[in-house]
Amino acid sequence: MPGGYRQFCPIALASETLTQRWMLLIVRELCAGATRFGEISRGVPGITATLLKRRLDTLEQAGVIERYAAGHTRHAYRLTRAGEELRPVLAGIGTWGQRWARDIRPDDLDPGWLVWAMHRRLDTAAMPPGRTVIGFIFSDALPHQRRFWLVCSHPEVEVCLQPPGHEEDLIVTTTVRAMAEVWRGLRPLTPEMRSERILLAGRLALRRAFPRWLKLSMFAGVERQTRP
Amino acid sequence: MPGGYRQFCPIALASETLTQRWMLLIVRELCAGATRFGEISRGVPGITATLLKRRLDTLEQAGVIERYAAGHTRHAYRLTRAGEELRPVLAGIGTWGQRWARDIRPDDLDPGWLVWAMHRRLDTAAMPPGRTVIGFIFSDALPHQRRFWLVCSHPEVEVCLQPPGHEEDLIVTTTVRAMAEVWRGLRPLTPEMRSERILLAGRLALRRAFPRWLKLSMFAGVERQTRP
DNA sequence: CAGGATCCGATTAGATACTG
DNA sequence: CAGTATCTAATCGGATCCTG
Repeated sequence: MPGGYRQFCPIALASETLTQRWMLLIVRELCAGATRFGEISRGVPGITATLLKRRLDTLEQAGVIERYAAGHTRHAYRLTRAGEELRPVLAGIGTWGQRWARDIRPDDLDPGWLVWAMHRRLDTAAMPPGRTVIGFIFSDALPHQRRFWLVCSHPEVEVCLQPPGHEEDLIVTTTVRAMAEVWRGLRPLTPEMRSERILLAGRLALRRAFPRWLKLSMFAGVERQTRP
Repeated sequence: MPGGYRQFCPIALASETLTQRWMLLIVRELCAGATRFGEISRGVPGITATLLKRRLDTLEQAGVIERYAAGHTRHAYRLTRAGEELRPVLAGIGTWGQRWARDIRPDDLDPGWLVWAMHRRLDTAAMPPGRTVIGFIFSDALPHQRRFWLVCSHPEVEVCLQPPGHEEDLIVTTTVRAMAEVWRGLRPLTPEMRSERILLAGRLALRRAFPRWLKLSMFAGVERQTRP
């Protein structure tokens, strides 16, 4: 009985595809706006290309996503109507996770993913006209994962693993955990800045504007519960 | 990376335990009111006792359920507050499954599970005082799965695989598929009865009352969609 | 960039038999 | 009834290398 449950219960039928490994994270990426294979892949680090392709095929067969041509020889993925209706399901799972899932472990603290998650929701409209470059320094990360840059235009935001060649307008020095906990909404940003656990360097106007650029996780407003 | 995703995203953290095989079906049973190991097991046919125990342990560790003493040397399971908050999540998944999941395949049509599902939601209050015995005959099932009996008191309902020793008050003759589709809300009951795809035998008053006893699936009211 | 083709290894599911 | 214990097989995930 590989995969299936042999039950006609709607929960069992939905589970057959949705609870396969990586599935929900892939759908999450599509909900977040990813369309290309590479984008999805970056949002789901850990999955191999082979497996990602298999999962995308399964999702397509299940009617959750569809492939479409994006330029000749290129293609992309988007949610179907059925897929769109997974948004509230994902929202429910995320809300539950925010409230009740286990605490963050050191292993979970991938700075690359954190930056990737932040870049997707940056409010470029609130930023100064022209280009703004934000540099991140994660003091607790491994050497090759210590520095990232967000090159923000309107409305594109690009993530760079190498110096982008433009001067930084703002440099954020912090730990992955501090930034992740703020992004999750587990701690408010302002006190972290005051205590310099998150340290900004750059022009005062930019430092003061930064909190408005940074849109936190969708679930940041959901209050975490503690198990008895 | 066995099991986990190494991501601090709430969806990923919740998925770590919730998307393990059988998990959602086990939680479904607990939501439906099962408390004892054997009850859960009957609602999730296919899972072995070994695996069910492992899953229950994992759920307990995750804070979703708790074990408690039920009589000496007996114990039982119940949802914690965190577990209770999975109800809306399950409801969302079931709703999605009702609308968009794949069609029922012959393999899914387990008559034993169908009867088990029906017995949980029978409205005994709407039934005549005293005991009512309903017999089911599934003409399309394998010989050893053709006949079932529901022995209904107030409010207990017992499922019997052997003749219970009391005369049947009502006998329902049908196919597993017809009954399952009605239970899922994919077809209304009355036309099935008129066309005798679901055939009742017994006193007229009971035959006419039967539709009121039978509470369908939680998702029967959700309209199924067809993929383009 | 977006995969395809293999290959290997570990986990895990499942069967079976047994127990307080 | 509510599990344990053990074993096996298979699946699945992941790595590696390759390609239009």
